[in-house]
Amino acid sequence: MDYLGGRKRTHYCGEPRPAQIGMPITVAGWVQRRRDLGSLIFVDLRDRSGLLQLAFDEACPAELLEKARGLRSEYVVMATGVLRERSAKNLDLPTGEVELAVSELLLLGRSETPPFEIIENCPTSELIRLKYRYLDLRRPDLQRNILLRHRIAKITRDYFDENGFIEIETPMMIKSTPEGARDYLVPSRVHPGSFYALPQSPQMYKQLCMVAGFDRYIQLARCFRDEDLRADRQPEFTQIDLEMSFVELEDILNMVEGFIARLDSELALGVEFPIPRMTWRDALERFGSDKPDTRYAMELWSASDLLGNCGFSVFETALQTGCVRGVTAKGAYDTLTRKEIDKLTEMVKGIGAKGLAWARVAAEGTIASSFGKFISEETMQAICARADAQPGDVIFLVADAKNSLALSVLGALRQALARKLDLIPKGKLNFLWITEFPFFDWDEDAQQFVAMHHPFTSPTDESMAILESDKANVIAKAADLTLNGIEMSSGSVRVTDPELQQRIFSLLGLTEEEISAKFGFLVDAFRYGPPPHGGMGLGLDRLVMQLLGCESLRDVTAFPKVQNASEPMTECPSPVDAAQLKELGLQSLQ
RNA sequence: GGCCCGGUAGUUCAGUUGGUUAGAACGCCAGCCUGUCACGCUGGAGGUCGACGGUUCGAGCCCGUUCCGGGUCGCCA
Repeated sequence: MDYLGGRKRTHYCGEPRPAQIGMPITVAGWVQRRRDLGSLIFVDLRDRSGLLQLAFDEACPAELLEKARGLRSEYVVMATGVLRERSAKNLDLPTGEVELAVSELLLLGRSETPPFEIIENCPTSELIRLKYRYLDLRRPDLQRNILLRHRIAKITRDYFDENGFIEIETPMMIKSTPEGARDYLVPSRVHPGSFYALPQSPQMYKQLCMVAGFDRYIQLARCFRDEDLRADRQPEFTQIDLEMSFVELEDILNMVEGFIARLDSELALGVEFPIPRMTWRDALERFGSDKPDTRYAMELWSASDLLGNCGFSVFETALQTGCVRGVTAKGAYDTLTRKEIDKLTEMVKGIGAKGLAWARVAAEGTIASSFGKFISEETMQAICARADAQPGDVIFLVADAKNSLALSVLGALRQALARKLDLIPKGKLNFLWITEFPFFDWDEDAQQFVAMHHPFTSPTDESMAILESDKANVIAKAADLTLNGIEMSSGSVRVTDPELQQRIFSLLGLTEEEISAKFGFLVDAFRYGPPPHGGMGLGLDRLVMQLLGCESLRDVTAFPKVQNASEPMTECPSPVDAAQLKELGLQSLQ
């Protein structure tokens, strides 16, 4: 093994071009591949910038040639020599017109044969790659993703700094407030039996920063939620967290939209501005989702008004309190065979639908359906007219006594159809603001109204009068930003009036004790001159994932967790020593 | 916690109706090779078929349990 001995790298591997031919150059990196032709050896050297071919030939001393022959994949070397033009060029490589005629080679690190090749689009299973994440991260795709993530973080800090925001670090060890997601808990040694929680978001601290007069706050905040994982959900994630004083919802949306515009111009994303807006109610009725993917149309329609006395009891029963709605799969006749429709039926039943009514319109116009025999010919024609069903189309209807269930089922069906029919255009970035969120959400299990956003969200000025009398129609000063059908951001104007806050707490059924135990410090703080304020949190990981077109957060997170919330590389979480537990007063866990 | 899919060489996979010594490609090791760039040629090593149990004369294959991974529902104010 050699030592640097004062030698310095002069270039990254991906940099040399014909302009530098004749220059002495020193590069350092990992051996991508060795091609040994006998008395002529080529080595592709890789660093984060790309590849450079090192050449060893008859001009080299025998020892140098032997040293090059001993190189293996992923050995770490530093090579010095003169850059020269290649006699055989490789135009697939940015550095393919030049090569380094090596005169000195330092072996700086050996490597065992890696468990998988360090190449783009590596076919190796994710579990093995995650066990050797430090090798996985050497691959060009992940290097690119992590680099873009850095750029986005940099742009974020620049943009908000230029707009007067101050980056403030809020604590990672905080009070547990079992609202919403499950907390990760950290036992206290000094206070046996007491626990810190890791923050699900810095929500209350950033509001206290407003009370403190910092006026505009930003943080790339690490957040933790002890809930089950998904492709777009990790137990720890990063949020672009911001809060502003003396603003209304519109100001917050504009600030965030300006941020998206900045990303768009710096990264050439091709986003359309202004970002379209849609009310929550429209989103649900037209797309069956509060985060609709608007990259394709296929809007839902209602057949409720056509089926009042249709004679089919399934529809009529549903209509007593609910609805019958549908979606049309244009030109899907050949794709959606009976077998495929059966699969879709299973899918919708899995998410709570009672069933799935369908009709297939053949090329010659004849209709085969699951419900035609129960209704009149005219009614069927009316449905087809409503559905805009042409020959070659397939329509689906969902009837349910609960409006919201019929809508969410159709929303899921719409997505499944779009994937199956390949309707989702690649490379498109459809941002969408969802506005006019309801303030309350009806909790079936608890049989009571709960805060849809969080209990510090302000109702709109117009809603104040109906706060107690008409909860279902109270609108919040809240909005979400969605991107391609994924929730990207959520924000609101907060309640700062103690009287209003008390009203909301009591509407949510929170007792005096609960309030003071959970957020007494915030309520206290609001007694001392809280400025009107509001803010948002944007999921940085999800944003990077969508901008790169990745399928999973694991592709944009340096060291992610797998589905059971463990990390294959370090094998955490792991048991701890009895002595550690004892110190924490947790012997009973052994 | 529910449902669906998967686990065979270092890696990606094949493996017929349950039947001799479980195969291929890439990678790895050795030798040869002066313009390669997925170098080429020759030879070689490499297997707890995720684990345990059962059925059987015989299990990679069938049955049960379990572990691990992926997706999803619940859950995620």
